[in-house]
Amino acid sequence: MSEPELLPLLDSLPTERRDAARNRELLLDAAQGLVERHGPHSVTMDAVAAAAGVGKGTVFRRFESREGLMAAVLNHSETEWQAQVMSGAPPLGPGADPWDRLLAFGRSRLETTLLHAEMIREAGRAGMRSFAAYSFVAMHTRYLLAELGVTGDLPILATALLAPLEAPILDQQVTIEGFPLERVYAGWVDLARRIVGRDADPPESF
Amino acid sequence: MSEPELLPLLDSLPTERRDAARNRELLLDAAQGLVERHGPHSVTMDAVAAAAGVGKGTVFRRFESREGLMAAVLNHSETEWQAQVMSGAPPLGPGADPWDRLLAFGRSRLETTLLHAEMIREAGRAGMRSFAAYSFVAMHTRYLLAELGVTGDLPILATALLAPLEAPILDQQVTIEGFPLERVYAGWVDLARRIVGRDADPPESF
DNA sequence: AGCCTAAACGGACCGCGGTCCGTTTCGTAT
DNA sequence: ATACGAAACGGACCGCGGTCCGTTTAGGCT
Repeated sequence: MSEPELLPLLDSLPTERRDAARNRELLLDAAQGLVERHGPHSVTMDAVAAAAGVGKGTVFRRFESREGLMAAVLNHSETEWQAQVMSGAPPLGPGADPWDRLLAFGRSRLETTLLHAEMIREAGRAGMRSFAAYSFVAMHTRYLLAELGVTGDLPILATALLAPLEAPILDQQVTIEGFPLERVYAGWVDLARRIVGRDADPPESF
Repeated sequence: MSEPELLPLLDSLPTERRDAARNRELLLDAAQGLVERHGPHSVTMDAVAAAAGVGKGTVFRRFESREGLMAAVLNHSETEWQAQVMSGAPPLGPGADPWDRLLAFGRSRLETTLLHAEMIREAGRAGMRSFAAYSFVAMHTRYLLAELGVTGDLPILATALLAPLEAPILDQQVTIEGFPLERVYAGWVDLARRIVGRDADPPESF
């Protein structure tokens, strides 16, 4: 008999060999561990290979480059964060009204980005989060803007609203210019207000 | 006699030795030449040292790091651009009304950044232009916003307006997402409009 | 169980960024 | 002109990211 797949294609087709999958896990754990214990800059490819007990070549085959590895580690926390947005408690999650969700979203994004700033920077180009990750925040922002009745070129407008929350700009403001976090956030809220077109804070319903 | 300075402190005090100054010139020219002839990625520290006919150590003493060297090369064009803004022809230079100047400013910034995108990226952290360079655009933007009667936290607002024109964000939009340049620019104008508070295009005076 | 091939493995090897330190040069004071 | 200290020089050296290729292994087929 030749039934090549008993379970109807559940996993991605060019199925990953068992040892490969195992090593991917080992490497990711090793990398994460190094980050937590000694900071991102301590994550050298040799170190993570040694910590995982595999050869250096394997690290590169799995993750392309050091930046790729960093991005993969980031992806972990990013995924958890996405879950909070899509199905967590309001106001970040669904349920609150769009404006409150937008504010919570900005706040959370600000803090998360700052928290991972170092790793994002070390992930270099891929560190603006893998394209998929960026797509998610962009999409969610477009959705909230649409919900708030904003008209215009939403993809571009969403990018403009997100830009000040990206790591390099935040870095500039907080680390280099020394602006306090609350001021940066307040500024972002003001920006959102201007983009959405709310005139000052709403008088809180009735 | 001990008059240590005949000309009353004209130059920066810890005066640069003649050979040092000469080598700085040689190195900058060499680097610029390499960039023009073979692109930024061809600029290796050994190559630029060899091209300038000096030792590798000298390159590092003058420019700290590869990123520093890149930033120095960038600084050249940046300075010329600043001159255009401060004393060039309108609408970029002084003379036009603030709104037109702001539009010209954004347009010019967009094009310049895109032109040097590769080098900016390779200049890494220092590539958001040396702090001095960033200060200039930030200051000019604040000035124009103030001139346009915008109130609020101008430093933060200026950053927000400039952020979508920074290299990483532009890169994302143009190179990765493939948005045409004109669309990105139009989006930026719309952003400016919302921040400044103009309702649609002004009816062109009377 | 034994075979066979595609895939994964691992570590020697290379180039480049960055450091270090013994040597040379500049500029001044005599 | 000479001497001398500070500053600049240059290139050997090191660690790390990334590649290459000969060897090993997973896992389907008979």
